[in-house]
Amino acid sequence: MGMMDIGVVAQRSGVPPSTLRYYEEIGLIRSISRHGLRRQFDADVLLKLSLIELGKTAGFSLTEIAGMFGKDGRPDIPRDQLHAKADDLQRQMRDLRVLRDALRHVAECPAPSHLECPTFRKLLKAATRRRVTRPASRASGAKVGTGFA
Amino acid sequence: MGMMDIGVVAQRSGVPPSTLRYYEEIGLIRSISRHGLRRQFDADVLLKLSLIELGKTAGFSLTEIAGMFGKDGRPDIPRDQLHAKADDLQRQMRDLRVLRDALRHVAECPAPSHLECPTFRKLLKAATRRRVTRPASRASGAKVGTGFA
DNA sequence: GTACGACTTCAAGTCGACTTGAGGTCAAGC
DNA sequence: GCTTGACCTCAAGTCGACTTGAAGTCGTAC
Repeated sequence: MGMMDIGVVAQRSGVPPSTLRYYEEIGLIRSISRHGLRRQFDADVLLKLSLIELGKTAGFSLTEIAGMFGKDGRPDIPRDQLHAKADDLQRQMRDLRVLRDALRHVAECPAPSHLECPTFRKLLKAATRRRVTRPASRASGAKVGTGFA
Repeated sequence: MGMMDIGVVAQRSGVPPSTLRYYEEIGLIRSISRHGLRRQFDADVLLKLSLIELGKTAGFSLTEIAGMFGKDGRPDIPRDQLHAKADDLQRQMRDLRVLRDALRHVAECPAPSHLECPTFRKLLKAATRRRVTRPASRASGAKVGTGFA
């Protein structure tokens, strides 16, 4: 069925072949066979790639992403950790909301320096109390995992 | 008034001195004077730093952040670009929501491989149509800006 | 008045995530 | 049956964002 040449995958996903090779090298995705030398991918790789993109925009490292939807689509990490990550995302969404508001404020407020505008300061202050600071992954070399879905 | 030693800033903000020096080097923050050799910062730097943290979790590069709240707190970039960034954030929040739901689903759904679970696929498919792919900044060397607030 | 500890500079190193380049292979079209 | 172009491998390079290390400078406490 869905056997796609790497070039096709690249074109459809927008992810360059070099990156696809890199992702395969670190175990994030897997090519299913070869046609001559050319890697062939299952159509599912496209879904996997959007998952990866999603994870990246959320600020996760490739290593973390690999963990979340690890070998054969089942996560490497326990339920509660997954929920914890989901909670992280929730918090991050709140930060994003603050930043969005700050940006809109900056675009509209005529104050000379925004750090002096009380509205702006209040905006930030609200975001400032309750700083949690994400642990920042840890996990040195490449070779992220082995399998996938 | 609020003159703080770099060590105090580091301790209160959670940002290490080396990073503060780095930020100053690239023009993201500015020390106001010296006490002997030691940098002294205005208390406002703390607010600036939370702004930077916020921007970072939102996935902006330091260069972009410098642009948004540029020299002396006034943005370097025009209103409509700021609004465009705000719209980016809006989109990103949507992505985050999808990822959060995906994570929660993965944590609960008993399906053997999630890429085969129709619910999961539907979740992703929804996020997949309408891929916009952020331009990814561009701006090589260090030396981000000059002033700040 | 000297020891200490926290700062200083500057160059170099690290880490993640890729990209680039040289040199090679191969299937398809002519 | 040969050319072509898209792929291949592997090593090295790049970029952003810091961190680390060596060697030095200060103000404060004793």
